[in-house]
Amino acid sequence: MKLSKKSDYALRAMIYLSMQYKKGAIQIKEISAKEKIPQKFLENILLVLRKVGILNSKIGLNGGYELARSPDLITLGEVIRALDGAIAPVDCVSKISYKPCSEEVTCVIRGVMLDIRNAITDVLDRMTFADMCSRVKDSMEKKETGVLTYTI
Amino acid sequence: MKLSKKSDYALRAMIYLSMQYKKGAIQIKEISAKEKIPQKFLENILLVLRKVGILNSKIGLNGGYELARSPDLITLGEVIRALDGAIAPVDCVSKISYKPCSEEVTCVIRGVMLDIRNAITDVLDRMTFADMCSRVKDSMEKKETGVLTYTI
DNA sequence: TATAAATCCTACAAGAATAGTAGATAATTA
DNA sequence: TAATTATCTACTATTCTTGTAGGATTTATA
Repeated sequence: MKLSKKSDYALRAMIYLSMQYKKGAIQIKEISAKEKIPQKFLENILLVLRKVGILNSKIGLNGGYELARSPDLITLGEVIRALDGAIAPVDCVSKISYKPCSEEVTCVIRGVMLDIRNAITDVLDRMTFADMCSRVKDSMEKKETGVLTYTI
Repeated sequence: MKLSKKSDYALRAMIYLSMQYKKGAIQIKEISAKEKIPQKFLENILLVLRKVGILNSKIGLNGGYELARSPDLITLGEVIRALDGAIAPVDCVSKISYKPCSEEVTCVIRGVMLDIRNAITDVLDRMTFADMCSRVKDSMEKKETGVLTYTI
């Protein structure tokens, strides 16, 4: 039940890009430095996100990445699925990599796993990067009043 | 976010043993055959469950395993933690293998992961093997009326 | 048009985790 | 005593994770 490093990095990069939405292309190098993510690894991650249509890219000098849609139209679930595949704990309750188990109809474990899948996707498929930005801004405000420090 | 084969097998074996609670020791060989779990692999799994106090064992002729407590006092969460470790998607929101991340207090990803952890443990730490037995029996009844077949 | 800067793409590699196997030992019962 | 059953440690094969390497391609700008 673990979030992969890949997805973790992807979420951080996505939040970073969401915070800069509509401010032009941001380069891998910048994200990598600011978020302390190995640059070459991040390259692969952003490439995937572009291929599934979450990011747009611009090649060449002053190129970089930007969100393909508004942050409120991209959910954490979409990003995690793009990188790690299914969110469901077992394939027989997965939407995107569904495989029937031997006795699916009556398997009592399946029932529980379905509950868990729904609980997880309830969070991940509702939460957008716009929401994440709000949270970051909340943290930043608290920082100004001396309460907290901000981190993605 | 995957349930390991180990935990899957463990749950099946535990349900099997719960269905036979108070009927004496059940042998690995029987569980392995009925639930189609590699015997040697199951051996290791049941050994772990005994060491954490979920099962009792009896060595020798007519030996075997049985629940150490009533099925309504054992949760799925306890079993999964025994075999796979933490249920939390990241260590900084885990109870049993907690490790702080760099900027824990304000990390906005941590907030989401905490929600997910709570959603998962809400299901797994409430659901007991007595509940699972009820579900199995429900399935069996439906089978008798021709509606369903029963499987763990 | 040359050059530098950026993404694109494929392949590779080390290490860890997963899934399962092997075989000898110890305890118990009949 | 013989058969049976769990105990224990270690090993292995495969897959997944977490990266790294290096060249190809595209673009802006001087």
